[in-house]
Amino acid sequence: MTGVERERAIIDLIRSVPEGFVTTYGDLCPEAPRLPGRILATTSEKVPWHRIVRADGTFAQGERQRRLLRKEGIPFKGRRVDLDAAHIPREALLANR
DNA sequence: GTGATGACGGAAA
DNA sequence: CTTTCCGCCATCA
Repeated sequence: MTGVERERAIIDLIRSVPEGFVTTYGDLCPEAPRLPGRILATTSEKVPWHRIVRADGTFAQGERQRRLLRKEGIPFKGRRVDLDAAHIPREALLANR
């Protein structure tokens, strides 16, 4: 698996996350959760970046991200996304292709 | 080549 | 709850 292939696979997975749901960096790339983060931070591709949150429901882009998530009706549990209700695991994303 | 870094994760303290 | 530490991969100095 080369770098670009891996990156493309991750971009595709991000695009497959439906509105109103979220997935985690770890789901996007179990072997290296930091990779999706690096890609989102540097890519110019159009992707629903706000639907990617950390494994504990917290997220990296503060208010900006919070706004977009709420706009889609994603449920919260205090300051974190309620993963029990809105999380789509990796297997589901892969199956849904 | 070596070392540091990052939109991370999980375990340990 | 918080802070460390280490592993992961690609990139950059």
